[in-house]
Amino acid sequence: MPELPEVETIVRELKKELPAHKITGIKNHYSPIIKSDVNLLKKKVIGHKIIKINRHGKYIFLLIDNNYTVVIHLRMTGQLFWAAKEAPIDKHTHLEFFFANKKKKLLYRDIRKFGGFTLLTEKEYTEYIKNKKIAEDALKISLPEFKKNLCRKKGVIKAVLLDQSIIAGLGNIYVDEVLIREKLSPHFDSQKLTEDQVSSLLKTIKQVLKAAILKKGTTFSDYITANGKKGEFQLKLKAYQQQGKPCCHCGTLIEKTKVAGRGTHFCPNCQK
DNA sequence: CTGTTTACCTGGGGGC
DNA sequence: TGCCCCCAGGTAAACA
Repeated sequence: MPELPEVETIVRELKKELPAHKITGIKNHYSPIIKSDVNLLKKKVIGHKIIKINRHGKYIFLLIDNNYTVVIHLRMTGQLFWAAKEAPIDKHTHLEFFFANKKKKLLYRDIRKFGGFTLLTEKEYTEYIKNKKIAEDALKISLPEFKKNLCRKKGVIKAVLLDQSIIAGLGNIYVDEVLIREKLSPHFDSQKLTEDQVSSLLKTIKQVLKAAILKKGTTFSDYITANGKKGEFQLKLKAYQQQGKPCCHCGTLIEKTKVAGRGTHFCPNCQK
């Protein structure tokens, strides 16, 4: 499940070689992946270069040299990676991008087809994040802003941290990893956090995300980097998918339950 | 307006 | 071997 560290890893790798080459062609094999008019997107992208690549939360923005932007969201099983130009594709590969003077093509593969590409004008791009009510990115958000956003929403902390309008970039894996490190129960009432707890929570969020980026993300099932490699943060997980294993802090067995409709992994002793 | 549920999809695993 | 059902979880839309 691509969350902030996985998307950041892909963006960092794309930045290395994507902007240098003009896009010469796009093949689409499953149109619903493109949320905008397919022909318009092709028209605005083919023959142009990507001049900048941005990430906000789990969204990727490709800024084109004609002031248009392509926004990409990988959702659950989306993959964006390089392959040899002549390599055969499988039934889950929905888009192929070809480039001038490049022996590789960029593929979009997505088993569950939840992800998507959207073409935005310059004006739509500046409004996009605001319209979707997406908060500041988890790596950039300040403590005062995080506090302010937390005040807006009541509920169990697990659900609040998954809400992209409170903090952008966390998903199910990293919320569980943050909560076990903070020794906070996923059921904890977010309105009852003290000032010190909120401050510590934000510090841990940033620290866990940065540590995961250094390991190129967590590969549990589908995620791969743009260079086709698996992440390595799954070796550092303390809670997610660790049910039945001893808590690294107290030895109590990690349990799995459901909170806010999500599979939730926690230490019943540390996170009361 | 708020919180909850469902839809979007496919593959994998358990039960029988 | 195969069929059925449930589960995985990010987001939008429908719902209560």
